[in-house]
Amino acid sequence: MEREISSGWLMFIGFRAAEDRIVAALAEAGYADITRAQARLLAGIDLDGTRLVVLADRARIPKQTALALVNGLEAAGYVERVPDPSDGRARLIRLTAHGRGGLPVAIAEEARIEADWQALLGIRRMRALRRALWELALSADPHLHAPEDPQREEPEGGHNG
Amino acid sequence: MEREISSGWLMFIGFRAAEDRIVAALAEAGYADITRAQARLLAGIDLDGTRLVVLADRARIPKQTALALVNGLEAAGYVERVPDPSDGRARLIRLTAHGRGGLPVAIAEEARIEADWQALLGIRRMRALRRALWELALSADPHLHAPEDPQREEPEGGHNG
DNA sequence: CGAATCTAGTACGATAATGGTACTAACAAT
DNA sequence: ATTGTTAGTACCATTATCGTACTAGATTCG
Repeated sequence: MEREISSGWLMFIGFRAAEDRIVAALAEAGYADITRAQARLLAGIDLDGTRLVVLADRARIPKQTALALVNGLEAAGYVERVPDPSDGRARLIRLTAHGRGGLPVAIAEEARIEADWQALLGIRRMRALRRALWELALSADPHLHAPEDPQREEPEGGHNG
Repeated sequence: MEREISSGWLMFIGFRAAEDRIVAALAEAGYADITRAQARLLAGIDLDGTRLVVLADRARIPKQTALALVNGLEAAGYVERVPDPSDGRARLIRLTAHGRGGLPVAIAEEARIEADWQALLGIRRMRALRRALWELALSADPHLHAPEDPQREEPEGGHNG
C-alpha cells in the first residue's frame, strides 16, 4: 500500500535544500534578516530593476504579498523604488548598494550547489536534469521566454541569486 | 550580465505547478478549504498514521507549525489523533474517513501530472529525471530511506497525495 | 477627441503560517 | 533513582498570504 514519492515532491526537497543553503550563506555573511520569502522575491529582481507585478509573478505570489515583502526589503535597505521611464504608473524595484552586496554571496552559494549536484550526478546527467526541468518549467509557465541554448542570447529576463 | 535560472529555482517552478494542480483538483472536488501548507502536511501522512514530528520533518517545518496545521486539519475533520501503542508520549495522526475521501482525488491528479510530464519528456528522460531527483533528495536528506528500486520493498515510509 | 476598459501600485484588514521559548509527560540509559 | 532525551503542546510575536477595493496612468475604440 506504500506509494512512491511524486516527482513534484522530489523537486520540493531539492528546492528547499538549495534555498536553505542560500539563506544560510546569506545569514552567515551578515544578511541574517533576509527571510525565505524575501529571498525568493530578491531572486527575481533583474539588475536594472523589475516591476512589482513581475516579481509577484516570478515568485508565484499575489501582488499584495509582493508589495508587503518589498516594503520590508525597502525598510531594511535592500531595495529601492525608481520610476519606470516607460510607464508612469510603474516603478522599478532595484537592489540598493547594500542589496547588491549580498548578490555575490547568493551567487557563490548557488554555484556551489550546482557544483555539488553535478559532482553527484556527473556532468552528463546534470545537464539532462536541467534540460528536463527547463522543459517542464516552460510547459507550466510558457512566458518564461528562456534560452538555455548556449548559442542564443536573450536581452531580457534572467533571475538573480 | 544575465544569468541562468538555477536548478533549484527550476525545481521550485515544477513543484509549485504540481502543488497548484493538486490543490485545485481538491478544491474542485469539494475540498476547497485545504490550504497549500495543509496539503503539504497531509501529503506526509502514512495510511496507518504518522507522528507529528515526522510530519514536521517531512514538510520541512518546525513542529509548532505542524501542530498548528494539524489542529486546523483536525477541526476541519480531515485528521484525527490516536494514541501510539508503541510510545505513550506519541500520538499518531491519521486521516479520518472524510480525509481519506480526498486521497483518490489527490492521487489521481498526481498521476495525471506524472503522465503529463512523461508525455512531454518521454518515458526514458522522465525516468532519468526521477532518478536524478531521487539522488539529490537523498543527499540532502539521507534518512529518506527510499526505495525507487522496483525490487526492494520498504515496510515503512512513503507519502500520500 | 472622449468614454470605456485595462493595468500598476497601493491601502486596509482578516486569516494563515512561521518559529522562538518553555513546559509536561513518557521513555531511555546508567 | 537520577539524568538526559524526546513527543507533544501552549503561548506568543512576527511574517506571509490574499481578498476587497481604490487611484492614477495607459490603452482601445467608437
